[in-house]
Amino acid sequence: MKLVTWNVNSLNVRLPRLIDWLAVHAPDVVGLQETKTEDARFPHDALRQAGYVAHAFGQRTYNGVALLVRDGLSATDVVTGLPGFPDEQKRVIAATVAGVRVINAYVPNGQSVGSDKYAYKLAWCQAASAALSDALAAHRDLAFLGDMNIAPEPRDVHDPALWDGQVLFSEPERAAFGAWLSLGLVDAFRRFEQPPNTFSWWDYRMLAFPKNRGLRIDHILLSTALAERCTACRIDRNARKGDKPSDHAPVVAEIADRA
DNA sequence: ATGGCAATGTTTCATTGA
Repeated sequence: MKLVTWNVNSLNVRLPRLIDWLAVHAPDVVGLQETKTEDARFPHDALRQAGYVAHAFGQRTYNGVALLVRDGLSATDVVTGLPGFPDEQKRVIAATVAGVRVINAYVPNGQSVGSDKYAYKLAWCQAASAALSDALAAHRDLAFLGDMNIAPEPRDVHDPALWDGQVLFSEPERAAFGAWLSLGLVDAFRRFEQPPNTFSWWDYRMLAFPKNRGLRIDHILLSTALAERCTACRIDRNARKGDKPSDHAPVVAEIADRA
């Protein structure tokens, strides 16, 4: 099973690129973030023609998530939002596919340390911990993936000194990420040897991408049982190149079939 | 091996993102 997370920064704008990418990589399950698309306007037909059934939880302008499931697989027990955390912002959609509980999240950005949005981010992360704890108790095979808007370690930041204490890399955010790992989740990317300075997001401004001034903030976290079956995890930097890219690149994890 | 913000709607600027 090939699992993907990708913040597309507007599904409407990125749909042609997404469909091209799906044709090349043929993932089984894709978690999208920042679709910025109301469910009534979700491009189900185009994605179905590309071989995917979509489950969407969106809103206009901001946020919005979706799960794409390749033909031949099906999604059951679709749940939207974080249990116990009422929220107008549409940031979470979960489903079970081929026995794997997939929780796709667009974690709040936080704007700046100390802001109201930062407090909301930390509260959201705590609610996510509670939801993940329950989900891990119910599902041996679980993947928590998405745009987590947290760079967990200095090596996930192009210039840790510059980012020290800043939003996306502040200690409380990194502690929240660490709390998810403490529940028994494993960062799939770090299970494997990786090229140094591998990131998943680069600012559109100031030549950040060609200079590789990025952050690794998009993640695939796996339950220990699922992590043992994970055979590869990589970030597709190529998807950040060319005309009208998202500012995020997709993260791809390969899961071996159960022996 | 890449390109100097992008997307949206409140639209000709303001807001948000990260």
